[in-house]
Amino acid sequence: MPFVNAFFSLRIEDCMIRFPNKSLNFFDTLSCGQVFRYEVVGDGFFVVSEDKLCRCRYDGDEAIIEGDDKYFENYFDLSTDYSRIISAIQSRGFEKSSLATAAYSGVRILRQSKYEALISFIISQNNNIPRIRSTIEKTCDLLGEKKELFGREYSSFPTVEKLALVDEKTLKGLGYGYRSEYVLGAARAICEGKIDLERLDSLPSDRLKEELLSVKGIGNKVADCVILFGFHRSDVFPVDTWIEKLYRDDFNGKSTDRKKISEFFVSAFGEYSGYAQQYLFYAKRNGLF
DNA sequence: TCCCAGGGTGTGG
DNA sequence: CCACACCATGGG
Repeated sequence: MPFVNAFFSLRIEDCMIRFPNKSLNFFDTLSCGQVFRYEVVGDGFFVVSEDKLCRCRYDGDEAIIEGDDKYFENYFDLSTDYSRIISAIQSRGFEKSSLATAAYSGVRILRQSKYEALISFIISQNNNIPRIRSTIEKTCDLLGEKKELFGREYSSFPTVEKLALVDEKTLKGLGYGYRSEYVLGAARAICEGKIDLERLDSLPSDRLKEELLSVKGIGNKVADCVILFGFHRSDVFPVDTWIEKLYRDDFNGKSTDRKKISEFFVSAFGEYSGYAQQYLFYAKRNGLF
């Protein structure tokens, strides 16, 4: 018997999730910069997270996700009502965030693996998205496990044990550049238990951030991204070059101090900061305004 | 060729 | 506390 969640019109049956497509835009959700392991194929999408793959497509007014339904129902955050979040952001009265949420109302914040998000966003520093994706994909192909689903071959994200055992030269060969020592150090810290990501989940965000900042190669922005995308907490506002431009161009901002810019937006959007950041980041990078 | 990319660390003032 | 050099690498 299919499971039916009446309020959200969520239906799960035989490894297939059906969901109203108006509240889930695959393209925007995947390409807005929060995640790197996905590919657009024809009119569908393949997404890989940890050791799992799903296939996404539309069927009329329904969004369809095929794969491990329990895993991907959580991954796509399907039990959260985003219309409430969008209303809250729009009620703050800033023109650009209202425009961004209206244009990209199908963006959802994925519930990603903490470890995978941490490694991925260390790689992201001072880097561009196509290169980040390519570097991560090469890492998975070299160190992950080969798998296949729906006739598509893919590689799982490497275990932390496997990653901690490689040397810097190997990572540099994959395009890490100077980030190789950061990623190795982080993987080894997790492996040795110096950083226990699941245990850190019990800490409030400010204490969690302190712990993340103790890892060499994780600064303010990367820590905020890990907290938002890995720990799924929205009381942070990551500031990168695009947000800095946005702050200056669209919010009459003067400061170039990224910590102050982040504080400005957190005081504006409060517990919805992370969501607001993602809509604004995507809109700015897309040239919406 | 130069600039930029979902920045961070280390050093000198 | 602040400013700034430096860090690899490839896409545009």
